Amino acid sequence: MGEDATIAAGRPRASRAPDRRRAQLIGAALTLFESRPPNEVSVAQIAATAGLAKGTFYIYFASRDELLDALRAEFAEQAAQQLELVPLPTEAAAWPAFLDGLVDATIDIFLAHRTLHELLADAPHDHRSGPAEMPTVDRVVDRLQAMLAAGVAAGALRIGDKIAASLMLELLHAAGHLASEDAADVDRVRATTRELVRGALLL
Amino acid sequence: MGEDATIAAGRPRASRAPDRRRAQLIGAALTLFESRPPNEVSVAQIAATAGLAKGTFYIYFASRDELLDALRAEFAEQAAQQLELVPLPTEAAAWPAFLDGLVDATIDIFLAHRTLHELLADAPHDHRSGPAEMPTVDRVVDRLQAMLAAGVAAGALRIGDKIAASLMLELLHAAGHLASEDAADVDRVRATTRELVRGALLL
Amino acid sequence: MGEDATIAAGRPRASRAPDRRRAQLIGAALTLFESRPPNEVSVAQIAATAGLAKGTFYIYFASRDELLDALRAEFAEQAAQQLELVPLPTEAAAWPAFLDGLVDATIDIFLAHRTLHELLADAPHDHRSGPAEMPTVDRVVDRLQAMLAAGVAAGALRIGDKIAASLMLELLHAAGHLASEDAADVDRVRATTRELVRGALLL
Amino acid sequence: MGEDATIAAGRPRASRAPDRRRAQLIGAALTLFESRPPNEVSVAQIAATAGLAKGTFYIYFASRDELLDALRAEFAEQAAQQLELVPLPTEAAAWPAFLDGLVDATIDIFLAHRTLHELLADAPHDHRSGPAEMPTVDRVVDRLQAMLAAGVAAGALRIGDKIAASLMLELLHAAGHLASEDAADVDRVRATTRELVRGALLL
DNA sequence: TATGAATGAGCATTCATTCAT
DNA sequence: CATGAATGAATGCTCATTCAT
Repeated sequence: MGEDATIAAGRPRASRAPDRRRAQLIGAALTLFESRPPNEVSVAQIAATAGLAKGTFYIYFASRDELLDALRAEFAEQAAQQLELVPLPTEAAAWPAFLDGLVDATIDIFLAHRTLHELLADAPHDHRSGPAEMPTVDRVVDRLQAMLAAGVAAGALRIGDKIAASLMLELLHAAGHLASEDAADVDRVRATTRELVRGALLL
Repeated sequence: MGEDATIAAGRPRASRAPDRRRAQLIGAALTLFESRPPNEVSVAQIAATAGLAKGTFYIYFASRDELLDALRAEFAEQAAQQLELVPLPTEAAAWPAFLDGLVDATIDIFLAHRTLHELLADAPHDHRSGPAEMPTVDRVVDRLQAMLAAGVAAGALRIGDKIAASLMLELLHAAGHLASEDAADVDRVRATTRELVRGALLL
Repeated sequence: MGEDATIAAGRPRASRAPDRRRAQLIGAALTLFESRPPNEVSVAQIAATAGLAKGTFYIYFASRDELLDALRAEFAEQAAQQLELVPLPTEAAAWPAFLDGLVDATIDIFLAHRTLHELLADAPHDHRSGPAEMPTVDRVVDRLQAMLAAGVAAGALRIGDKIAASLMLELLHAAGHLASEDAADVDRVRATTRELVRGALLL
Repeated sequence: MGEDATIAAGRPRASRAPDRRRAQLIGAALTLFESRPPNEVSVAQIAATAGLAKGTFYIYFASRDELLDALRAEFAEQAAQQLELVPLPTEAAAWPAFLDGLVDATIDIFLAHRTLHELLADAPHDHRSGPAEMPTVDRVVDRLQAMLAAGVAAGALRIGDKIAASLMLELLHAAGHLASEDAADVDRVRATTRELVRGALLL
């Protein structure tokens, strides 16, 4: 339809701000995800929160899902990079400290991106995912597993398979969640997580 | 005043039929959630699956959300009971086996209710929770913490605070998730989880 | 989405009028098609014209297209029946009068369903039509062709293939269109069409 | 008053570029209409195909509808010219061949502009036509009627009024449609149409 | 109590049109 | 003149919820 739309249409309100728009929309989405799960946030709300018209959203994202994917990708990217930053120990004695660093780094990024990480869990819902994807969480899991495997090879850790990496990541995810819930207890969360992770992995 | 006699005699309960209906609807929802995420299941589908009319749903649940809450409550209830079933060790040497039992029990219930446990994570999104709630996850966390605390008191475990309980539960949650993803590897998931949990908690 | 719709929702306004609804909607569509082409008529308009809510439309039709199809099918059905009514001549001398009868019958039905027949031309737009369909126009064309073929066999008509039937139908379609445009000239249109058809087909 | 001299000298025409742009856009639209119906072609696509920006479209056409009107006008113009090209017979014996030429010419133009002629039928839907319009089909009908009238005057044709011209044009339109549907049968369509037209019109 | 037709707000998405640059 | 980012009305469709029966 739309043939009827001869009526009168939109005048551009704000004009110059080239690709800041995408960031604006991502920011708006992030803000909204703070207070409700992603699937309860509508494109209209995102656009409105960004101070843009609904149609504008579709200039920068082909669909609502694309925004979600972008968010996931960005988070995974940052998480993976954060992990990369923690230097692998060169001697066995350094592994405990390394694990602590890992815990801290992960909690930090979860803290920094609070709501963003909820998305991580939302995507790979078994449902209809094409096989050759693994774009988001898996990247991080793989990175973490590589680290654990190195620890096993170095004779410092007990387990280094993908399952363990997955579970550890989930543990760290939960720690981040906890830490962001009561800001007061961040240090206790951090300490407890360190202790659990050390115990779980160190030989 | 002589009327009071009735009280001791046995309060007349509302006919059990209503409860049966609720159970029917909850069962239908459970069945449907097996194959798709909650937000893709409509009231119409639930009612139809239960062999009832759409309108009937609203006699037994004030809203779709109430059904979801009921589901969460039921799941938490079952999980808590399942945990209860694992007998607390009476001597220190029995703790490792107890932890294994805990892991198995938790994976089992997550496996049995596959998608249902996703609900657990969905609700308590910090969001808009009135203060007097904590009906679901927290019940389970509390139960688990009590167990861990007993282990600490018995000189068998290293940590027994609420944070640790929370993190352990999340780890087990993740294990259940993993196990339900590739049914093939259930045993490996189980073994890995046992090992991680033992390491994390045993003194 | 739709999860948010906890807000408050529709109370049924009119309730009993069982399958009159479908007719109501078809009638509304017909009315609207009187003044604009089908692809400029929205579901909202149809529902509103029928005095029903938008959602109600979808109880009776799975989609906007289904309504259009129903309309086409109904028209084709009626047209085919109308054609059936004109008795095939038993002797050669009766063919001229038969052709006149055909012209009249066709103009009559086009007149009776004025806007409805516009739909006939809209559907088989080459575009993406599955091969095993032929539900609408073709039924009528086939019927007409059978008649013409009988005339050829009887030694009364010159042509009786499908192409001729198609072209003749289109001619009659146009005649109906013309007749409905200026009601004044219906008789002249009728006379001219008779003459052209006689000339075109009679041996 | 001496200023008038400029007039005879040659009126300054606006630069031809504007017309070139219009032609560019019309050409683009034509190209796109080849593969899909007009209401599925967007202004954006037309502009892009023309190698212009969307906004530029509105410099040369006040609206999407205006482009459609221009297309209709152009098509009518070409059809009328095409008709003009077929020379009127000077002697009675030449009329049959003339009619054949007419059929061929019309099928040819419909073939050449395939989907474009659908537009002809779309606009003059009775609807909301201001009185002083008749820009498109009617021009062609008028031209055709003049020819038929000449045939009648020459004692070669039976009918030559506007109704007959209208119906004949519709017949030819249908023939063009048929011919463009299965390219294989173009010759059969052509032959059948010739035969029908001869029969319908020749004395 | 049970039903299911009716409702209408809501949703994702498209697109003709405008206007600051 | 040309551009294309921005607009927002409109569209087809879904679904939680209500209520007359």
